[in-house]
Amino acid sequence: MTDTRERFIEAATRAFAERGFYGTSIANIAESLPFTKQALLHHFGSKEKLYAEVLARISERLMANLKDAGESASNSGERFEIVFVAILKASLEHSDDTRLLMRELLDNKRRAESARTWYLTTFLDTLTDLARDALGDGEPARSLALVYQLLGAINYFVVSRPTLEQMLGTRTFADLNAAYEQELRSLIASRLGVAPGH
Amino acid sequence: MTDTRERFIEAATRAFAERGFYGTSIANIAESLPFTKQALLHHFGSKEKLYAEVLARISERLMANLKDAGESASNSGERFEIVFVAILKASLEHSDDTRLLMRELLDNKRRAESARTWYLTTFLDTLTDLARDALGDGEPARSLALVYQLLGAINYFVVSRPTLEQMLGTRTFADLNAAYEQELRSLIASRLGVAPGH
DNA sequence: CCCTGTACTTACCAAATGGTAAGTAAAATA
DNA sequence: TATTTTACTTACCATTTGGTAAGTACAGGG
Repeated sequence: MTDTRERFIEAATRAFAERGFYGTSIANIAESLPFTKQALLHHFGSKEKLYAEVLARISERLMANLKDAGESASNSGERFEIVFVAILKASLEHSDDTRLLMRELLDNKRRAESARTWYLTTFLDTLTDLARDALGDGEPARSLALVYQLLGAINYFVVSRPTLEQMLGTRTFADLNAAYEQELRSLIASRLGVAPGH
Repeated sequence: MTDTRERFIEAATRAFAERGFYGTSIANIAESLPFTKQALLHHFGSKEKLYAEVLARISERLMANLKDAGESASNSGERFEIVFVAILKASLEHSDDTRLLMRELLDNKRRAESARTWYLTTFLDTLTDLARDALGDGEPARSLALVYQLLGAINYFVVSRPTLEQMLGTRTFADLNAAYEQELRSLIASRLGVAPGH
């Protein structure tokens, strides 16, 4: 049944996000399901191949999410803000994906094959184009820098949330969560020199 | 000789930053020096204790760096900008520290003892105070959100640099590097509603 | 009803891991 | 000079790791 594969991929995504590639054993993944690790190996061949499949699913979700956003905007600045708020929401919703991609970014230096970054390239190019339009600035390095700053503002926050919760306490943490989206809008809008969305 | 200890800590910092806690074996660390892993165990007792010591050194450097910055500023907005540019420079210079802290952030959910976050708390409090003054806004959640966005903009960039270099090519990557500090200044200054520093 | 493939399982296994035990040689201390 | 301590080393070791081999049970097709 192909459903078992799916369940393995889901469990693996959670495990790799939580403990990283080396911190996760395939036996560990299998134990969270009613299967042995050999069932896993039967379906995926090796730990690396399972990981690759997990990564492929994540990049699919990432691109699917990007494609939908920004349709309704009436101008480039508005579209820019809408897209990044959409990225924030998606990153929060799929926080496992966000954590895993952050780990991948850290490990990438070592296992840096270009194969792994193609989807990121597309993603970044799309955003950089939006930034160029919104900034009205032809300089690609500046657009890219802005994009990266906002991606950082989003992903770093999402990844830090468990730590922040324990550090700040439930109340302050809730306030921060509530404020973050609007504060991101303010940051974007002021950088573009326009008024932030609602 | 206490110098051996120091060399172990340095080598461990590099290794943990590069491959993470689980991706690094103590034998691996020792091999990069003319010692056996038992020499390492002799000095530190266990892998965990070595890691704790590495982390302690990093937080020392972090706080030392923060203390110096922002002295010369003539107003709260200027000070805010100066401090974050200083953090950018320090994070770039000590990129191993940055990478390792990012990993720690990701792992922290699991090995979350409050002991590990005390230094981050002090660090964040200091910055949030600066943000409150610079924003002229009493709302602590908004100040904290801004601080976190900027820390994200900085750390995510630093951590991504190896990937970005391979993704963008040497030329574009160089342009991005050159633009990043000024772009960070622009982001901060526009958010505060003032002109960016030089 | 046989045959082939699929979805698993139990048995193994070699390598690597963190760590202990028991030394040795030299330096510090008495 | 005798003794203790420090800074290591070589020998081990139990556990965990990713992975292979060789099955078993069953479903579908000829």
